[in-house]
Amino acid sequence: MMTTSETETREPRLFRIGEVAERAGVSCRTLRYYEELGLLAPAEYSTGGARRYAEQDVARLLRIRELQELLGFDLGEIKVVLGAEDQRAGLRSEYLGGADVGRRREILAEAVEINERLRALVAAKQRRLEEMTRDLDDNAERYATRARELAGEDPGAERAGS
Amino acid sequence: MMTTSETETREPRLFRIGEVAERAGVSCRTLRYYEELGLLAPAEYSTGGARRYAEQDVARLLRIRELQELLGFDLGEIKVVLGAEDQRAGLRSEYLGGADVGRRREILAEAVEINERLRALVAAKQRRLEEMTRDLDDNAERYATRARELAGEDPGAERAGS
DNA sequence: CCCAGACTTAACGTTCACGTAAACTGTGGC
DNA sequence: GCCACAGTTTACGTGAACGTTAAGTCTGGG
Repeated sequence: MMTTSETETREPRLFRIGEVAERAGVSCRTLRYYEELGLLAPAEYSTGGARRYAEQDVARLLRIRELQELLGFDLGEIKVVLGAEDQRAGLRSEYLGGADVGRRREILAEAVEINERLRALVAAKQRRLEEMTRDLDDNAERYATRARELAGEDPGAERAGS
Repeated sequence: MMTTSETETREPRLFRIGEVAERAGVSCRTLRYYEELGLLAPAEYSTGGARRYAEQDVARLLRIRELQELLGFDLGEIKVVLGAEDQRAGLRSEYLGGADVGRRREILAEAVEINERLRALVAAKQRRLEEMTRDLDDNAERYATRARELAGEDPGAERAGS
């Protein structure tokens, strides 16, 4: 009745390392390096050993790049942050599996803490960026004033403007 | 009649490399390295060759760190950005010195362009950070829900929550 | 079955942004 | 003038994050 498998709920399309790399704007080497660091593993491997990535792996990769470029985290820090998210995902299973409540509380507490720290850090960065924006706008205004001064000086006039 | 010099308008206090480094939270090596790259030169040198930094050098250093940490620029890019600002400062002198109008327009145009590019970049970063903030808030909400679920499960009850 | 092109591992190379050590010199308070 | 401490140059070292090359293997369309 199903075009693909029988028991599986629709085979999720998998991608080769080159496709993933191009989609994310990184090199294959980078993907292998991330795997080496335990940061990002492909959903599965072909019988021949070729990496096959799922869509969520791509999402994770984009997340990594974001944390790296936007927040300036190094790959070690990123591993910690993503680790907490992995645990949050694992929590879901543990929940249904009925693990001990204490453990669940523990995991949740750590996830909350990391989330808080991230929020604070992002907020701080936003404030500094706003300040920088104001400075840039001030500059732009000064430039505009200068430009007007220059425009009124075309024929080679002289002036001692501020 | 003056306590310091006669013709100079108040000697501006100069700082040793160690002071500057500590104030900015960097190492002396970093300062020498920046000088090597042509990024930041001390206001003057002592007769013995020791670097003496002025207050504005410190400001420039802080600016460098900001561009580096906040925007993720590498030192080469920072050199370009600061170069434009240097030209803007130089423009002031050229102005008073009465340089040709064409040259002034040219310098101003480049400064404006770099300023624009920076503004756009900062704005883009701000948007992405806002998005990230929203995601983090969503997470926090989910965590809170989980925590409430956990709280209602203290005595070891069972549940099949969402 | 063939073969081009995409993939594999292993290992060495590279760039950036400094860190660190060595050997020497300058600075300034007593 | 002495001396501790701060500074100087030169040069090699380092960690992070990949780049690159080599030599071989897998994949899939014709």
